[in-house]
Amino acid sequence: MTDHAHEPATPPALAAQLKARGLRLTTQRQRVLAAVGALEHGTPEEISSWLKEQAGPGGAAPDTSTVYRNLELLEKLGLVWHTHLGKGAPVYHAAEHPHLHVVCATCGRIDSVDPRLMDGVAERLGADLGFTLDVGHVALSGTCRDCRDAEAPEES
Amino acid sequence: MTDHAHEPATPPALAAQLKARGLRLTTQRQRVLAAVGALEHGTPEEISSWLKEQAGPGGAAPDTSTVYRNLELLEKLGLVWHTHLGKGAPVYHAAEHPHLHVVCATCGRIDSVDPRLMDGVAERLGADLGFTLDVGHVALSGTCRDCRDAEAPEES
DNA sequence: CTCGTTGCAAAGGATTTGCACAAGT
DNA sequence: ACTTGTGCAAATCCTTTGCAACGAG
Repeated sequence: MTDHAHEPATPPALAAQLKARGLRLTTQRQRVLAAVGALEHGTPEEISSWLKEQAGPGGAAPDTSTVYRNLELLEKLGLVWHTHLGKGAPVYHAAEHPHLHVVCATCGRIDSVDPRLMDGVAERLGADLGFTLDVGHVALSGTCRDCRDAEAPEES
Repeated sequence: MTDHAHEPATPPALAAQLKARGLRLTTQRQRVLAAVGALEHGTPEEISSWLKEQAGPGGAAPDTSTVYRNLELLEKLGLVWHTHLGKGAPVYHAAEHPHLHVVCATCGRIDSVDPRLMDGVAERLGADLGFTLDVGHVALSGTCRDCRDAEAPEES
């Protein structure tokens, strides 16, 4: 039960997708995918440093460029998705937990919402435009209750 | 009726917002705002080069850094909004024509949709989370009909 | 006049790319 | 063995900043 004590279990989906395309299952790919899952909403940079922490002083972590390359690959494989939440960097999240991102443009707070909220919209877009909505990519921005209260003190 | 033949008419909103904050109405600000409106979906870089074209060989166009600074300002004033449509740079659009962006992740095509499509969702978020949805900021991504057909030839 | 603004140029940060070597199948 | 993937470093791309000169109110 301990082939490689520290390696994350490889999701069947990863191995399958890679094999299907004649690509290779590398330690780095497994780690990047694991990092995306662990961080929930991580930027490439955060993912990269998280991996370095995990590796520890002596351990080896994937190079930053490898992280970028694999993030792009994993997205192509449909295993992760990215969204732009603010100005800076995009955040990646695992595709296995479909959820809608609701981001406060003021404080940056992120809430996850049941994707079903968009079911009606998705149907409508499909019917009207033949457009297939990708709920995992959607980020809804606006102002959260706290920031709204703070910004509009004139209101009552 | 021809104060300055080539200058865009200054939207009352711009002058008003600026005055209210003790800021100044400059030619550059008017031009940047006009460019955002004219380009519909322009990146800062595109806006900048469009302005240079408009200015012609001899004319003066705002510096790139000025474009960035004013884009940020105009957004703060609520006159323009930006959205991230793909990887690279964000696109800006005028706030006067509220519309939802529907972007094909594959071909990059952008469609604009009536924001009312999201009314139900907005209400729901307001009621459940006290979240005020900013429809102008929303970008819905997915796959358009053409790309869908092209990518899934096995279907049917 | 007095400050907000601009232009220029240089600084910065985030991503990407070329290549020789290492690794998966 | 054959080919894909990785690390490293240099190259790019996008944006931001410092500062002296300029211009709107």
